[in-house]
Amino acid sequence: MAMDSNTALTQLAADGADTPKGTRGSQSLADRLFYSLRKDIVEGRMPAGSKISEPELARRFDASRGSLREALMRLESLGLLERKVNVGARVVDLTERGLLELYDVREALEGMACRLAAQNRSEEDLVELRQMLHRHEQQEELQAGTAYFQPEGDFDFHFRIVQASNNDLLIDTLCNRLYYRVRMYRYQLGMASPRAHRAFREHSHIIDAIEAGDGELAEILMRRHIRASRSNIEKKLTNTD
Amino acid sequence: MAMDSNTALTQLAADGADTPKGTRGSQSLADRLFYSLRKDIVEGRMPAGSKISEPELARRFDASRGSLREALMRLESLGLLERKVNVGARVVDLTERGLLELYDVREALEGMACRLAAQNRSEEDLVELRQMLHRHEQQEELQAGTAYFQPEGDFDFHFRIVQASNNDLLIDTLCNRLYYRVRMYRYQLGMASPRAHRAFREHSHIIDAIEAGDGELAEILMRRHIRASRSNIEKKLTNTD
DNA sequence: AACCTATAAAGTGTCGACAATCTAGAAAAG
DNA sequence: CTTTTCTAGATTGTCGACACTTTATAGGTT
Repeated sequence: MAMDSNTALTQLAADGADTPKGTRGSQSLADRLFYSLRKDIVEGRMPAGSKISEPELARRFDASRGSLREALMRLESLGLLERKVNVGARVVDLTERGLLELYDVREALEGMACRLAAQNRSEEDLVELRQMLHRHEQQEELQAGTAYFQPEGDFDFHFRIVQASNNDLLIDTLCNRLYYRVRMYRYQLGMASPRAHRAFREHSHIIDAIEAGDGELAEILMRRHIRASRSNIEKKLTNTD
Repeated sequence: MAMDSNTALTQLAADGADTPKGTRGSQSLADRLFYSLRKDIVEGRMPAGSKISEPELARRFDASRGSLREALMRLESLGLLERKVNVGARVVDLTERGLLELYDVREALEGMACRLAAQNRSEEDLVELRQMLHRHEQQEELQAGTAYFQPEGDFDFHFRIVQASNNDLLIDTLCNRLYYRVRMYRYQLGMASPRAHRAFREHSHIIDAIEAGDGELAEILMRRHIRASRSNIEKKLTNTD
């Protein structure tokens, strides 16, 4: 038997299971299954590497196998599931290599996002970024000394930057694809980066560069920021290994 | 009625419809539908922006609606289709903006691919790249003067470089996602880049940098290469506009 | 005891049918 | 004649059932 039977999966859209806001009524059952399962995978309630039985899951969510399969396939193309023909689906397993690969791709894409954001210099994006940074600053002061960003803070930052790039393809690739994998690693390997103050200053400088319209600098800073985070993880991994 | 009834779509896996080699037997009907439809969309036999009727398509391919829907959903997450709940699917339409966005994302990702390829410096990758470049050189001499790369040549190059990056996530993102959109634009807006000799020299220099293990230079050259192609297109578009 | 074979169970792939929803066109009101 | 409402047709979403493949189990053979 592949999965622990008493891991309590999310009720179907009982809580807001990461479902897009304001579209609650107009989504199919397969959609809701997709959102719930995505959350369960990201947050580790479906263990990485575990096999998935379609009939069992369908029963558990009280849905037909067809609708469930639709959700599973969307999860597959999200890169959260792997399916083999006539064999079935399993949750992807988290590997050191996969995590590092993720960092390299993010470095490239988020660097570009910064460059584009700086070229646009949208006023509303800038105020939002500033407000967010201010909130994070207060939080940091609150948790002084020992403090580090809770991962979600760092996440907000990267998310907002990408939005400001105004490139729909870039936004989709990062926010609707890669970030779920990022969060999966964070949740399950539980790596709260201990580089709090530095990260905050880096974020601040990046926003400065964007505000100044200096795309090249913004890109360089973001890439350095991500690469620093990567080295940090890499060190930790080779130690534990 | 949305689609011209006598546009001859590909027979199901009659020709090798872009199906992965060596796996002909072990693929589901939905897989074959997916490959065929992907080819039809990329090559414009299903016009960009046209609506898709599930029953009609299912009849045409002699498959059940369920299997077809599975293929459609995979096409959606490839970004080749857009689906609205209770309304249906339509082929994405090609916009100037979308094309330019594609270039920016490619610049970021393929630049990184070059950097990684240079860091690896795999011997086999290098001989393959050299051989390919040699083939292209001969073709170019053949078609002298008027000559330009047929798009496929340029495509081979970028494809191979990405493979040499040895980053599975990067490879998947580019080769299994973005490149189909690239080819869709090329087929349908029919833009054979007229910058032949220059492109060839640029390719050559990029490979040199990779061979020298100079990741930073390789990245810069690739990004410049792609940005040049982008400006070229941009100029053409604003003229015709 | 180890290994191969055959049978049974479970799981996936595919299909056709029904229910809910949207769309287009006709009928009615202004 | 224009606009609104309602009805009929078509399309999508969902489901349960069947066929085929894979996997696990039991039995026999060397």
